[in-house]
Parts: sequence; structure tokens; C-alpha cells
Amino acid sequence: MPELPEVETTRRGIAPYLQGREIREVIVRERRLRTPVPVDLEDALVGRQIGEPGRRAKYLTIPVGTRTLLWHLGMSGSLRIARLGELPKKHDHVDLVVDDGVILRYHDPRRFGFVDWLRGGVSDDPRLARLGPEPLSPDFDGERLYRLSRGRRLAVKPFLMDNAVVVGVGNIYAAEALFLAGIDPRRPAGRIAGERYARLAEAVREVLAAAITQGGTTLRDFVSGVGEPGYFAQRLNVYGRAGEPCRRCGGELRNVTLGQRASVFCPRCQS
DNA sequence: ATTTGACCCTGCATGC
DNA sequence: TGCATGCAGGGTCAAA
Repeated sequence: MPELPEVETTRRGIAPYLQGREIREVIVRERRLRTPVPVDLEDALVGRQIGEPGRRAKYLTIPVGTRTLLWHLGMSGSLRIARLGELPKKHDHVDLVVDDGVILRYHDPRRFGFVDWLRGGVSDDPRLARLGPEPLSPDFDGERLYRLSRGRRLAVKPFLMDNAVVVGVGNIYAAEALFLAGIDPRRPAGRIAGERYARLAEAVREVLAAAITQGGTTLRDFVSGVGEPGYFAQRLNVYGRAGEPCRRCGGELRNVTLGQRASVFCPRCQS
């Protein structure tokens, strides 16, 4: 379940092996991803040069020739660097073979991810056009959360996970940020004070930045193929810990469903 | 307009 | 041991 830190770590891990390289071959073993792999993918990529891989929200953007690949890892997708001759495993759906025996290999058991072309620029493509700011950019702050939440009755956790508000805050990090900020995930977004939103925005930045930093230490995984980038060994306070004791107060963590997502929190530390 | 819910898919944990 | 069931999750779209 790649969240933003995993996607960013993937970008950093694969970029040195791709940038400036020419694509020699494209192998698609399974076209039925979330959206079908474009029929012209192979023809359009072969012989073209790869530019600098970028990221917007959880989307990877990889310039190739005059076009740009838009790659989303969905829930179970991963990209890694394989070597020529390494046999594909089950669910290895797409290979981009570049010079010097390097293969960018896409693995995705649930096929919620996709690879497609960017239509227009990064800000024009319909999938990216309405996205909110990056959580680690200056455009994201407590003031924005406060302003956009006025009058909304939606619970703060799904509000925080709304990509029009801020991108890249998935279920894990939303739960962790709300714990750090001491805010009950069920609280209506419109009934939270500006001060508390300032704290929440800071908590979002903290958990994401820490995860990206930790991801940097596992970059070797993209080369050796040992293990897949999943969650980082980040110490989670609440996610996945329902029924266990709160690390801060010792009370029992509770689970509620918000927006059809499991939401674990500490009733004593979060109000 | 805002909010809710179904859907896509497979692996894994659980219970019988 | 095998089987059925439920859950997990991001993004998209339809419905309330």
C-alpha cells in the first residue's frame, strides 16, 4: 500500500537507473490493470530517451521522448530495478528494458495501479488538475485546512484524506497525524479551531517527512530486489493497533469506521 | 454542493 | 487439510 513516502522513495530509487537512458524493449505480460495498458505503449516507448522522473501526489511522472508516462502503484503495486535475465515472477506485469541490462519491473498483484500517458501537462491532465497542494510544500498549512473546512460536517479524518484538500495523506498517515495532533478523527471538520489545524498540518508534515527519511535508508532494496517497499519500519502509534494500549497514556485504542476506512484512535488522548 | 457507498482485485488471516 | 468469509486499500463514479 504505497502511500506518498513510498512513492517518493520509489522515485528516488529508480531515477538514477533510468534518467538519460534509452528504452530498448517494453514487455507487457498483463494489460488488464485498473485501466488497460495503452495499446501503443510498446511502440511509443522503444527507442526513446527517459527524462527526469517526477512525482505529483501518488502519481509518478516519467518523461519519455516527447511524452510523459503517468504511473500509479494503486494499493499493491511496486516498481523495482531488475537485471537482464532475471525471470519475471507472478504479477510482474510490465518491464521497461533500458541499456546496460537494467529493467524497470512493475509488480502489482491486485492490479489497482495503472500506467498511462499524461494528457496535456501536469496541471492539465484531468487526473491531476484538481489535486490540492503537496503536503510538504508551503501551500499546505493549517490555515488552508481551517478555511476549506468551514461549514463542513464531514469527519476530520476523511476530510484530511480528500485529495482536493491536500494530496498524499492516506489512511495510515491520516490516523497517525490525528493522533500526534490530539484530534478525534470523528470530529466534524468544520468544528475544529484554527490553532488545532495548525498543529494537524505540522503533524502531517512530520509523519510524512519521517517516513521519507526512513525510506532513504532502504533504497538498496530497489536494486537488489530484496524485499518490497511497503510500510517503512516507522513506529506506528495507532494504525493497525486497535485494542492495544496507547503508547502515550496506556488506554485501549479504539477502532471506528469513517468513510469506509478503519480509523484507530485513543479516546483519551484525542478529542 | 456535499456526502455516502459501491466497485475494481488478490493475498492473507480467521474460523469452521 | 480444505473451504468459505471478511478485510485491506486509492481513486473513480454514481446515487442520495
